[in-house]
Amino acid sequence: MCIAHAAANSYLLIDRHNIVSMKMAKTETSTTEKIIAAAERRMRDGGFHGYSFREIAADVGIKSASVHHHFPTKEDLSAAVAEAYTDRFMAALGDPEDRSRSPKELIGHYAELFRRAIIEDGQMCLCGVLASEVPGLPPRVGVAARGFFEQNIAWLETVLKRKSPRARPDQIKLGALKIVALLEGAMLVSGALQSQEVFELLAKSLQE
Amino acid sequence: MCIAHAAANSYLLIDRHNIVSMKMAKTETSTTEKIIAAAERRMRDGGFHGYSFREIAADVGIKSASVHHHFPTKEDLSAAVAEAYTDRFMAALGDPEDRSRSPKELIGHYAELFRRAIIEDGQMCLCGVLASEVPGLPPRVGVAARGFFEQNIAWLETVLKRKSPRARPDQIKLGALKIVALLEGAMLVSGALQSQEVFELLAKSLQE
DNA sequence: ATGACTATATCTATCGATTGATAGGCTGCT
DNA sequence: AGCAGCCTATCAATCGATAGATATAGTCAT
Repeated sequence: MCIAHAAANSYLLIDRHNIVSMKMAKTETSTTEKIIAAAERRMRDGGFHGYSFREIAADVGIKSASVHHHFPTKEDLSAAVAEAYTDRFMAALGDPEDRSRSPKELIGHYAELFRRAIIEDGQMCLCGVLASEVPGLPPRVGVAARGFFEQNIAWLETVLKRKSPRARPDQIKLGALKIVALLEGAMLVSGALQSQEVFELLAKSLQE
Repeated sequence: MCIAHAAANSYLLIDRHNIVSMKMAKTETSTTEKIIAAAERRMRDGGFHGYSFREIAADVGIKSASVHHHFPTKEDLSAAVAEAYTDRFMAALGDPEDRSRSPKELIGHYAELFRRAIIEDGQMCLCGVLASEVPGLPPRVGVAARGFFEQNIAWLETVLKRKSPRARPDQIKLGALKIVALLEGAMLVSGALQSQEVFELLAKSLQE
């Protein structure tokens, strides 16, 4: 039984363990990481019900039974993927209180992260995909998707509070919601129309 | 072989045929309609990959082989559901040139239709769900989802042109995109947070 | 009006493929 | 010795789809 099962983020511990005690090269990726990366790619295309253990296994170059060794159930794997995605996203966002960057710059930075997801990866936001199928998701996957949005909104509220220190809390909250909703919606519409330009237009309109 | 296979909207012909020649009561629904209604409900919860012919059959009270009689493949059924959804939505929108209603009222009416979907049905917009999994969809289902957004945008552009007759075309287009994106995004975020209040806040913010 | 034919809609039964998941064995590092 | 990581082999369940039978009703020629 792999340690990755113990807790939500424990695969990170494994990776650290591998890097430190097994002297893996920095560029090398553990199997657990490869599984998560492959599952993220598949999930962002077809959602939770749109990928299988055997596809992931083939992507990574192992057998589906070995994927189960790292993540016993599909719920475990999918939740771990969503949490890893959220962690990576929040880390890329950085500190919302960072005084070396203006609130306006930070909002631009936020939009830029979404832009990268859809332009460079050519894929929707993972948690946007999951959000659209929440009623059909195993509980912990839905909770993980929800966590992405809660953290996003909290980050944006912090930035907007800096921008308008005297604004009412509900106005701050509404401002944060509008930014997330517009960007997620922009990805959705842009994906449906298969037009990256649509996203660019909408993202740019946020800069006023 | 059921007539429903011949063309995209031909199941409507069947229904008319039934109503006229078999003297069905106005409230009675044909099996084809029941199948579409059940599939829409399931699809709005779990997406294309999140429902099965057997589930639909059980919902309607027939066998899965009988569902195949009305819609040979899952692609056929799913595309028909998306088209029926779009037709119903556009019909509810009405004429964007209707002079008895101001552009502002029409935008409010547009938002209200989205509100009803998520508040009354408690479900996402069908084509929003499909849009999030476009890369994993059979071709004709993706095309049908795309059609929903194209028609929505065209309707909004007509309304916005009335509101600002001298605005540049790209500004009109951007305005239409912003409304769709914000509302679809609002549904997504509201679904993830399982908070209808989030949607209400965002929809109301559109009224300025 | 009756009988032959056709079309629709449902059924039972089943197909091959795929799904998530499990049991148990082998290997090699610690 | 013991565990991590991967394997083969397999399970029961479910998937979309097909074949073929049956019942019913409408069409049409006689």
